[in-house]
Amino acid sequence: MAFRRLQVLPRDFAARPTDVVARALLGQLLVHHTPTGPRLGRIVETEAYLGPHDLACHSSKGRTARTEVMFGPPGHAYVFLVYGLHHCVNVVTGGGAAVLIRALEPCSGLDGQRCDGPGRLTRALGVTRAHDGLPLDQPPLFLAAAPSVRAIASGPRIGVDSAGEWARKPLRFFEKGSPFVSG
DNA sequence: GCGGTGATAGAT
DNA sequence: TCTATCACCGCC
Repeated sequence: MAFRRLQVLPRDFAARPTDVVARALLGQLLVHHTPTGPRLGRIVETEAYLGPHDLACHSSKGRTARTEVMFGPPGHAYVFLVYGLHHCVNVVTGGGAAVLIRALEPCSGLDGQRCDGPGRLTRALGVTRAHDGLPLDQPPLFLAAAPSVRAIASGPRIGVDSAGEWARKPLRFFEKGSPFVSG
């Protein structure tokens, strides 16, 4: 298959402004090595959570055990559980900020499962809170480079209406025209 | 549209 | 201890 030689993204890929990282992640690959083989998809939708001053960001509630990973070094995974059911995976950019991965275009090992939505893609890849805090430049969970970059569109973030004017800022990014984005 | 589900943070 | 809240999804 075409993914035999994956080029892992270096950890400092994420050591840039959060909105820059959110855009740069589009088109790259998210890979999970599982006991039954690799599962990977191409990132087609992200959201930037800018840090403690961003009222939609978890870190705006303070630096706690849950959000500690977001204050750590860039290039690590922040995984949390919402509504008791769904895991969401983020790429930490540091200082309490992170990029939520919202949708993947399935590439390999996903057996036709949908990856359009943060809860769906973690379920399909098998990502759980066990991955919280892990570096994203080595197995089992890592980012890999992919050459394809298409037009990027942006809009308000999903599901953060309670964050007032922060909910309206255009911090959601997605590949224009992709049938694999959520919503 | 609505409920499931459980961790979290803050109040009691 | 109790309670409100929550970056969602699947089925009605």
